[in-house]
Amino acid sequence: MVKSSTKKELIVSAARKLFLEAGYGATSMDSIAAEAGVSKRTVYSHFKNKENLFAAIMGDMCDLISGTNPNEPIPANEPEQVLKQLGLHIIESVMEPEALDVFRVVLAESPVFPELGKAFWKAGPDVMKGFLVDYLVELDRRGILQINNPELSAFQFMGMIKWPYHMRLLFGAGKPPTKSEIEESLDLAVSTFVNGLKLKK
Amino acid sequence: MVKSSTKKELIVSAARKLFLEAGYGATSMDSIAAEAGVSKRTVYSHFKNKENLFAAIMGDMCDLISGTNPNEPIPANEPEQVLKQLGLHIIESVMEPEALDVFRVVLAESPVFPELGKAFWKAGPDVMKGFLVDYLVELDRRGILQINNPELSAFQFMGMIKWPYHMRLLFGAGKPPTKSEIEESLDLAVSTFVNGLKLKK
DNA sequence: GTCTATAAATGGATAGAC
DNA sequence: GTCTATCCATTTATAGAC
Repeated sequence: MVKSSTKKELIVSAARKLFLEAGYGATSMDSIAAEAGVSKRTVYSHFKNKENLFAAIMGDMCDLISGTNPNEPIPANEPEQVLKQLGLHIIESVMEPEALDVFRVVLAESPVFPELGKAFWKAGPDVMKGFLVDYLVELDRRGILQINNPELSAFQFMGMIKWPYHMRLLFGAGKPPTKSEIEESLDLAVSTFVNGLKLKK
Repeated sequence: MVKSSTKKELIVSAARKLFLEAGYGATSMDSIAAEAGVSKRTVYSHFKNKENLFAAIMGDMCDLISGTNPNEPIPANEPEQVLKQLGLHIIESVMEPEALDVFRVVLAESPVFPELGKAFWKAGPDVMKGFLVDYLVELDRRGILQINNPELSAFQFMGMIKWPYHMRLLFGAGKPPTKSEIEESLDLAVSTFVNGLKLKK
């Protein structure tokens, strides 16, 4: 039996939109109720208070982000191809407008909601790191790269790939990169990384 | 003639502390006046409103960050040494507790204060990028590295160096790295970067 | 410039009816 | 669960005296 939308869903949807747009402090329970088209009392019948509502919403967003990470085994192609493909996923997923909002809002509130900051890290970068670590260890085992510290190399690869455009977008200091700019960035990062870690003689 | 502290200085100092600790929304003009030990009316006699006060304070913080960037000519040592030294400066400066607060607060408010976000980028990462670009171009000219896109390589180097520990600290997902962890990270990043971009045959 | 006092509006949260 | 109406604390900003 299909219901159009429960009140709770309306509230969650409205709260998500407003929290992501304006952050925790600048979003009022009044505005959430208005956006959802319900009374404020109804909001409080579903969520104990503003903090709980925020934590619930943003916790869900972290899980959602986590779900976008790769979960298939890595194909046995050329390392450059695999890394470029992973890199493309990394940069595209963090540049999603909604992902930018989540990043900004979670970071802003992480001193007040420390569990949220940790949840974001664990669901996002940490998952991708684990995935990369497995692959780098395999490349080391196959004698293709020399990976002495897989975790560190994984993080450095991620930083090299995502930091430049991600940060510029977050601070409003540049336009989104074009496809060919992303392409160029990925090619350079992957070749630098692979050549830099190639097994020496 | 040395004055202890003007009221304006007291206000600025109090506002800076509170804004950096709690962000824009969670800091009230009342609390700023109280922290400064002046009346609220005095705050408003020096700053038109809360937005102006915030923009002034945070704009100053951006300039302050800019002032910590290197401005001396780069010594003609081994590239690895120079890059490691620059990398050490990068990572140490972004991990300063006050720099972490500035980063978080500016980013949080950059949708509302877009000029602030751009100012931060221009005073911080952009300055360091320019410095790195000059050096990478020189290394290319000297036939040491092959740098086809200096700006891109500079940003990727910065991302590789700073992203891992910077992000974990911001999200509260890890302890500050020890000296030896920083050392290891810098060594790996620099060697990956230099080997990866060495002039081929 | 600086203070005390207060205006005017908004915030989170609840009472009580249905 | 849901609504209308409201309480009470807090917020930004200003009035007016000194």
